[in-house]
Amino acid sequence: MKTRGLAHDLEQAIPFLLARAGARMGNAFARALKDFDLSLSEWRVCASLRHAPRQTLSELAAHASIDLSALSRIVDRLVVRQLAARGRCETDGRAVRIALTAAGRALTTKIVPLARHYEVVALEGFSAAETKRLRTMLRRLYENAAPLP
Amino acid sequence: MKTRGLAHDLEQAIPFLLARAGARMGNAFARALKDFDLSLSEWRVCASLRHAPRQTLSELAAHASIDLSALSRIVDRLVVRQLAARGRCETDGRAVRIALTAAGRALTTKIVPLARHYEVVALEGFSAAETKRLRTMLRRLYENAAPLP
DNA sequence: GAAAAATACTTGATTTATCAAGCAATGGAC
DNA sequence: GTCCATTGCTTGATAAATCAAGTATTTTTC
Repeated sequence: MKTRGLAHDLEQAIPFLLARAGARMGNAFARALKDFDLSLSEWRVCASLRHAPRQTLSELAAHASIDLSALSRIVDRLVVRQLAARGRCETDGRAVRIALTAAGRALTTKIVPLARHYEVVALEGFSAAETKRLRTMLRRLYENAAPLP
Repeated sequence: MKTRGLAHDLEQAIPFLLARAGARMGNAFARALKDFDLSLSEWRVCASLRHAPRQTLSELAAHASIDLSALSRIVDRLVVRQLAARGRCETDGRAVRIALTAAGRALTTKIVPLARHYEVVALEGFSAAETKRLRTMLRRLYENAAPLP
């Protein structure tokens, strides 16, 4: 007799295991980012902008998976620190284009190896094939959960 | 020539993909929990207590992966709502044992199918073997990231 | 081309999480 | 047994995420 439906062990549930692993990895890296006075979200914004410069706020929100209103304030802070700059969009007066300054780009480039290190440590014991499978699965989960809201 | 070290695409990074999928799944379920006036953390506490009754706060914090101080306040609220109760530990005067009330247990049991549903939807297209591999990988990531702090 | 709807972003307000300090009870050293 | 360090939890203060409304520009509709 299967009693799994009754049990529902939290610690077997994928959403929980996902959140738990994500939180631990995120928190660990966030602590390391404190040396650069950056939050995890700020880092993500920088990383995304470094890879695709001059995004609008909406694009950035989608790419970095950050809420628009939160992002607006994150950019505020990056601008104050002169790591990023706001510029009006040429074709759409409502939109704002965000870009890294030279300082922002330099800082981001400096942190990349650290980010990579944290990823490598977390993936210790994973083969390249496994990592690839994991990446694919995480994308599928993300897609599957899209229509839920 | 491999330029991956230079690129560092955020959207390829495991920590990001993990956080992104986790956030979407978590937020979706959190919205559903609003009908029961429960937060995601509160739900996790209930689910953990249902599976392993009468845990101390520390045990609960470890099992549900919630910070102690946050957990203390979460329990406050569950107690006010009479879903859980605090009781002194028999053997250790410092510790507190938390347990679900009958109402808490009933509410938790009522929500379990919903939690399962959200998990099933997210895992659409996953074979049982894949799900199992994913679970294992998420545990490994969690373990690997432990020494990082 | 004017009115209405939609989009892009910002800002204020509330909730939530995080960090640091504090108190109470226990266990160990002597 | 008495001190001291440790453990278990709570609480106050700060930072961050979230939700709701507001403004400005653009697009759509008629």
